[in-house]
Amino acid sequence: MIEALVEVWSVGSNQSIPVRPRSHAHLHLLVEGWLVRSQTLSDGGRQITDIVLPGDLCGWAAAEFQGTGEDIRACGPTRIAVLRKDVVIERDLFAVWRSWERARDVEARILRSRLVSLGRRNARARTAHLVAELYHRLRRVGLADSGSFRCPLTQGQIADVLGVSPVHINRVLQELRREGLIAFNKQQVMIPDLARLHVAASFDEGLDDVGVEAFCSLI
Amino acid sequence: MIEALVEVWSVGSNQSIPVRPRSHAHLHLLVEGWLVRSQTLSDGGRQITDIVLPGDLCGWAAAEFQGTGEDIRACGPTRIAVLRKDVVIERDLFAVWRSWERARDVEARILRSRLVSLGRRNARARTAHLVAELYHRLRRVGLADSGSFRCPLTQGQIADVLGVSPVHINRVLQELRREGLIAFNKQQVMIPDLARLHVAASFDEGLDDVGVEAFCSLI
DNA sequence: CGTTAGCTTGAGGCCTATCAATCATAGTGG
DNA sequence: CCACTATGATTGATAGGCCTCAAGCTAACG
Repeated sequence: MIEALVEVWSVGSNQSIPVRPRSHAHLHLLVEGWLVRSQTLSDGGRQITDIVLPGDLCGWAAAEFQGTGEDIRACGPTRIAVLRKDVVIERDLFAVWRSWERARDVEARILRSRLVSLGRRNARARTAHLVAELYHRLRRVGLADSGSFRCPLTQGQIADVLGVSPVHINRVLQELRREGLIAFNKQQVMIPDLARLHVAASFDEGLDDVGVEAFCSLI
Repeated sequence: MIEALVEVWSVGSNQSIPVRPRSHAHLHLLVEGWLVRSQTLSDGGRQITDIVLPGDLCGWAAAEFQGTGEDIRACGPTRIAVLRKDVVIERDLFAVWRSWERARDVEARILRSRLVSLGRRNARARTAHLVAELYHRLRRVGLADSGSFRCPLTQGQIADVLGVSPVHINRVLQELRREGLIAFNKQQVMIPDLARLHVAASFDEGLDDVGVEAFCSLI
């Protein structure tokens, strides 16, 4: 692992990840904190397309998001390990490489899953689905226990993920709390009854519980 | 090219692509016709997540869509070339392999682009954006000329792509025609003024005009 | 202690869904 | 050749989910 490691970035809260030359030659392993990747339209609307969690492996083509309204930003203090792609391929880091290949499949599955949410679920089900997704992904890397996890997203950011207004997200969260499905308070999410949450979200475990290989062991 | 070719499927109109054993070991090149990949929810709602156009390269993990509401279906008569992944890698088909790698990036870009649409655009802009996307993708493979192309999708399918009801898509299409932005009649789409369509769609050419390498030359 | 970011609440209105019916077109079989 | 059927497109009416604007609230922070 060490031989491929170029450096470790420490990114402050709410800071944007700078695009660097040669970043297309690197893989990035999120060690700590969350990242959101978003796209801003000309009319000011913003849509978050990816939520990167600890243990996630991702590659950013440098030219891909320059001056096009794309942005990758940290939610809270974050550490990112930068790995050289070529070394990962050549050395005995085959496991990492295969995990990278797999990560792209997982990425596509999450994107499709969220596409279904935005297209066919109302705000309540979308919110429930997002929380369920985050819970399952975090559990795989040991960051969610007994129906509870820490979520650094603001309500405004959740709105930008789900394609609704911040005002409406606020009301939906209150409704879900009244129903005893989700309690979201001070960056802490609690799920009293996962099965009921799945029902509210039409969460399909076979389809939506995407398999992310845990890479915390490598960190 | 020939040595990697396993077979060519001819799929009839509105037929589902059957999942076969070992299909994860194959790449699929759409030679003729369109494909839609959709996901059906437990409540009956359907969301189309991918539109596969001639020249597109795609791989389908077999187990990925079994009994989970996923479906890949032909819109009209279709021919699909099946290639062996391993042969593609080993032989001098490196160009194909790189194109496959690239196709996955393109796929992710399209998914994100559509996510932005569903999250942050109204039905009118979504429709305009979809038409612009299809036009640019088809033009790369020589299937769109002078602001016009053939589109085998029904209004119902367009609705399932854009996450709106068929009734509403019908009204939006009429509105766009009245505005002189899109004329859609008998599977033929005409774009009188591409620049105005881009404005209506907040289409960002740098971001949304995804680069798909044309593979028609290989067919 | 003023400032700021984020959360909360209310009111009004638009966009879009839903239900229901009609129309157009093509294919089918008697 | 003509019902008969099926699929898709069209139109109208009603309802509801969600947005927008606007204001007040809270907590953290320099």
